[in-house]
Amino acid sequence: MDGAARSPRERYREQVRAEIKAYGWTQVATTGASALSLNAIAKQMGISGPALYRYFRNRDDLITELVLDAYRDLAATCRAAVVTGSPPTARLHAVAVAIRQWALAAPHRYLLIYGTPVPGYAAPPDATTIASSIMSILLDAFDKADAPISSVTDASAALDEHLDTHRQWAGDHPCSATALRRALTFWTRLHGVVSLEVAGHFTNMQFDPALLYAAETDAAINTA
Amino acid sequence: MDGAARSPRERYREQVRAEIKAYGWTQVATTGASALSLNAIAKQMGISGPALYRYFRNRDDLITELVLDAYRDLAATCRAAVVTGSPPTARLHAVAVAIRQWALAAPHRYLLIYGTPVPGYAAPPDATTIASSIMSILLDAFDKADAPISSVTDASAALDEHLDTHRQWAGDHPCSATALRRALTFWTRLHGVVSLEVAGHFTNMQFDPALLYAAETDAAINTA
DNA sequence: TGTACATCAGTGAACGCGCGTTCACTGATGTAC
DNA sequence: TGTACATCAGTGAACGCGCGTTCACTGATGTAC
Repeated sequence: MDGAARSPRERYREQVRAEIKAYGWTQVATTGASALSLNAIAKQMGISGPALYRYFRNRDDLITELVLDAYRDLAATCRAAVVTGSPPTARLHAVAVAIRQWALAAPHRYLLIYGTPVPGYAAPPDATTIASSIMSILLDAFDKADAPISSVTDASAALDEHLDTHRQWAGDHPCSATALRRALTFWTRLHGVVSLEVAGHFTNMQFDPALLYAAETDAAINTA
Repeated sequence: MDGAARSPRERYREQVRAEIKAYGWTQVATTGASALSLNAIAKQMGISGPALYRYFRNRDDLITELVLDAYRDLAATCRAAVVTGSPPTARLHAVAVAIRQWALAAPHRYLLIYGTPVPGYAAPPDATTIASSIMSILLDAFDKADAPISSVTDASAALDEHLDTHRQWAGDHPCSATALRRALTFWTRLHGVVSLEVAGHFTNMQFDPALLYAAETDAAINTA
């Protein structure tokens, strides 16, 4: 944000906070978020445990920061992937690729958001806001995209109708009911492939998840 | 299995083992699998901690049992859902409904299998076997099902070709490449909706996940 | 039916470890005159 | 430029807690003759 006019002390604070978070991430990766330990982080930094309380109110506070950072990073990645002015389908393809790459680059980061909720920990409201900013990109593209190839099933039509009257989650985005459904479907399908891949459920099957992902992306964009 | 010819001692052992597992499940539900504690289970049972080591070699052993039980239960649920002799699409619909109900009935149980892997814990090989027995049901149905409505995209065709030469995961199931793809897709799409729902990502959006699930089920069965 | 022995469930003490968090403190860094 | 004071990073001790696991043991239950 405002990089200027920060006192040395403030700059130092930010730096240490960042370092704590960095060690926090390696710990989420190795031991899982539910086993994240402030003392362990302190030890890795060559610092006493209580020192961390200068930078984070408590353990939950640190987790919240990590969660929000993950959300922000994903949103930024999606935003960066779309070339403004490019056709809707191209944008959707770009977002799809970006999401998978983001997930595979740091599986634990993806799982911190979309995996098993950390017991006893409630995600902050801000997270929802960021998540819906990602959805905005999808809604926008699908609203401008051509109609899908295949004919819709009865269940799809019923869902369209339902979403039309339950579109509060889409914010004030003006878009067709079909766009709501397609964006939602796009999201759940990509998540289906990615989360299974990231959790290692494909490792013993010999096929290439990238091809499955590509096929699902195409299907979500071009069909029903 | 063989209910007869068990000595009273053996029957008692099984009973206590079952009780330990039951308390284990409530703990997985409340504190998460990674925080499962033998001592806590013992305390709940009104028993000393070390006593549990008569029934399970160690903590990992207990987790393995829970994981396997979950897999076995899901497989049994899927098998029970299909009416033998009924048309393929009916069977697929039945399995889809059964899976979601199974997941919602005990979200933590679903997440123990398909959620974030427990750090430092490797799933036993038996799990893979059971998982592929579930896949068998899908492969069987899709191989006998009618061809999908819509025309396939390029990516789908490429995936078909790839799966045709990488079908080891399907075991010795004789089935078309398209059936491989459709079964796989069916699985990932349902998982996409269910895992997001179970992890609570739909709670702040006001729509009904059941309708989304139904639409996805239909799409996976009838289209591409 | 009774006795001698083997099996096995469960106990309590102990080991070494790590956790989150509080507290009163030292000492360095910045600020105001 | 120098001095007096305020701010704040970091420390070490302490609290109370829980963990997995081992060990030598007691006492009840089953088995063999």
